[in-house]
Amino acid sequence: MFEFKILKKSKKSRARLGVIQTPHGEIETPAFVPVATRGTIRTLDSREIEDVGSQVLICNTFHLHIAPGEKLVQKAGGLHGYMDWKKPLMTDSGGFQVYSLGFGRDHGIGKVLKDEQEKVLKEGSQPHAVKITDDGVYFRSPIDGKQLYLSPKVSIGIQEKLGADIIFAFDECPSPLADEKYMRASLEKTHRWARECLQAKSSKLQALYGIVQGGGFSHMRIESAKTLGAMDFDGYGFGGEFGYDKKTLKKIVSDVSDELPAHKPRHILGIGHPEDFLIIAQSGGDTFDCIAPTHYARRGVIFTSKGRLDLRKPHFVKDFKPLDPSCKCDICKTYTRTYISSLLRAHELTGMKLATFHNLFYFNKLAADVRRKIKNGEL
RNA sequence: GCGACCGUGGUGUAAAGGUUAACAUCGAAGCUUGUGGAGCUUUUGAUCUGGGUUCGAUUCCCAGCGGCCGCC
Repeated sequence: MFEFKILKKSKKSRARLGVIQTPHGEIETPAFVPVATRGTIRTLDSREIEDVGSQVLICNTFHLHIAPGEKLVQKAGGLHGYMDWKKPLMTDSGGFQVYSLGFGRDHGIGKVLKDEQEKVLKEGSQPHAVKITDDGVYFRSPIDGKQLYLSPKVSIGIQEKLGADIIFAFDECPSPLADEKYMRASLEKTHRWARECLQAKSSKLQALYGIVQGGGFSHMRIESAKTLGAMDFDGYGFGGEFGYDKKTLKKIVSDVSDELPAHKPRHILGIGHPEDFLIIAQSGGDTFDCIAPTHYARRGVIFTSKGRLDLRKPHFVKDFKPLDPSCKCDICKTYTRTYISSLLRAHELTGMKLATFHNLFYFNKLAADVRRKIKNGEL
C-alpha cells in the first residue's frame, strides 16, 4: 500500500522527482505539506484545502489527543472521515511539542535561530512545563492542567487510532541551545525511542518515518542518519534545528540525505519558507511542512512572486491590484488588496481566510514549479 | 427651563494638591519555519475652555462649553 517511486534523479543536484503512493492516493514529490494541527487548516474547509492544490496535510498527535481525543476521531472514521479529507495525511508524533512547550517556551525561541548563539543547555537540564524522562515525556494539559504522558508506545497508539497514511516516530526535538553533551544523550534517547516505535507499530496500512536529529552537530547528524537508516522505517523525517543560515540548512539536509537509504522518502520537518524550496529539493528532500503560509496569513502577511507583503500596512488600503498580479488563484482573480487589507485591519475572519487561501495556493504552486524544474533538468 | 452627574491619548478606563499622568485597545516599526498564540518586541499619542484659591491645580472653587440622566 505504501510505496515511493523515484521517477527521475537530477544530474545537477540531489533533487529527485517522485511519487509516494498511500492508501489515500498519491503524493507527487517534492511536495509542500500544509499544517493542519487540529485537523483543520484554520479558516479553510477540506474542499478549499483541495482547491488550493494541496496533496497531503500534516496533523498533530499531541493536539488531537487533547481535543477531541483519538477515540472520537477513530469513531468518526479516523482523521480522513473526521475532516472529510480523502487525500493522504501525515501525523506528527508530538515530539516537537516536547520542545515547543518546554525549552522553546522557556527561552522564547523557535527552532530557527537568527544569529549564532552560545549553546547553553547542559545535559540533565529540564524545561519548566514539560518533564522529559528516559521512557517518555510528561506534559500538562493546556485545558485543565491535567497531566498527560507521551512515549513511543503511547504516541504510536494514538497515531494508529488517528489513522493517517504516514506517521512519525516519537522523538525528542532538542533545543538549538543544547550543548554537545545534552545532544548526545538526547540523540541516544531518540534512537532508542525509534526502535520502540517500530516495535509498537501494529498497523500495516500506515507508513512510519523515523526522525533524524543531531542539531547543528554535523557528526551527530550523520551518525543519526546511519543509525536510523539501518532500521526498517518507511521513510525519514529530518527534525530539530537547521542552523541560522541557508548554507547550513543545505549542508545538513545534504549530509543526512547522503547517509539514508536512497529509495526511501525524506521529509523535512517544519521548514519551508519560499526561499527554502529549492534548497530542500536540491539537497534531497522530498516533502516538507511549514506553518508559514497559514500562520502568516492570519497576521496579514502574504507571499507573492515579488516577496512578502504585509497587507496591514496603510498603503495597501488604497491599492486596487490583486494580491499577486501574476497569481492564478481564485482570490487573485477576484479580490483587491484594498478589500483584503481592509478586512485584515479590521480583524475580519474573511480577510484571514482569503490570505490563507492565496498563500497556500502560492506555496503549492512553488512546489509544482520545483517538480517541473527537476523534470526539465533545470534543477 | 430647572436639577443631578460627568468631561484624562482616536476609543474605553485608572490615578493623584508636588519629580517623566498608568493600563487596555487603536495607530506606527520590526519579528514569526514538525501552529498552546488574531501572538511577541519597540514606539507615537491625553488631563474641554476661561478665571480663582495655592509656593504649586489636571485634581479644590466659580463660570462657560459639551455630554448624559431626571423633572416640568
